[in-house]
Amino acid sequence: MFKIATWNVNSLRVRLPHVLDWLDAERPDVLALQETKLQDRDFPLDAFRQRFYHALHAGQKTYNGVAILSRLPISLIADSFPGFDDPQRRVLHAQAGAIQVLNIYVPNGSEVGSERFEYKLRWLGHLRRYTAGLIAAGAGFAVVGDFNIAPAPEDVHDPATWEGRVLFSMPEREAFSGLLQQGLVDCFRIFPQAPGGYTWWDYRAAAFRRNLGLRIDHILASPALADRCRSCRIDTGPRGLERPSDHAPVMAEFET
DNA sequence: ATGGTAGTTCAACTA
Repeated sequence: MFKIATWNVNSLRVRLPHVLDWLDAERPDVLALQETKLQDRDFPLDAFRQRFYHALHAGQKTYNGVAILSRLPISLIADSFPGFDDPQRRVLHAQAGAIQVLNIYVPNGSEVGSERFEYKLRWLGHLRRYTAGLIAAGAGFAVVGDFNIAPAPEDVHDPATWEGRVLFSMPEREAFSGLLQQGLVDCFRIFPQAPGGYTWWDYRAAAFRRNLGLRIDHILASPALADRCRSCRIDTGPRGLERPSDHAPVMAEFET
């Protein structure tokens, strides 16, 4: 089995102990990280090397930053979408063993109708064009990361309240379903899941304790890869630790 | 339409 995981760590500097403990416990073949908030020179490469992980990082000071850790040697395919010159580091596409991983940190969008929201939709348009190219090329790949989109009412603790708000608005959900229409498969929904499966909980108002969350972190598989998916689950464990990220890791296993 | 918390950086911004 080949295990792929994704985790928005909201500062790798602060979360490194959690990430290392989790790596030791789960030993995923690939772990995609978002919001490292580090420049490349501050990336803790040695800590990962000691655990026999190769790593790539597209870093940025203060905001964003994406990384891929891999037990097999990893090679960079792209760290941006062609024709979209974006100073924000949100994309890392790499070959890890036999499969390609496209790690994304989709813009949050701030508020529906805002400048940042338009940037989010524009960004999602470039993503869609990029994945269309990968599918046309017949690549076996996974698109993983923080999509900042809850695709359906089952992915939202209170859909009525969230209706029309950023992370759950129709334009965002349509962008997500556009990816599924291309043939990408939401691995979490391949399998029966207990209700209330979320990946993000606001730090405020004891949201995690009350499970007031959203499922906005996803693992999408290309058609051929999806046929080999054998499990997908959210690990809420790290969200309950001291000084947690506001996101939980998601992982999927694929027949090799 | 605001508040609640967290991270980075140092008053304010992003999430």
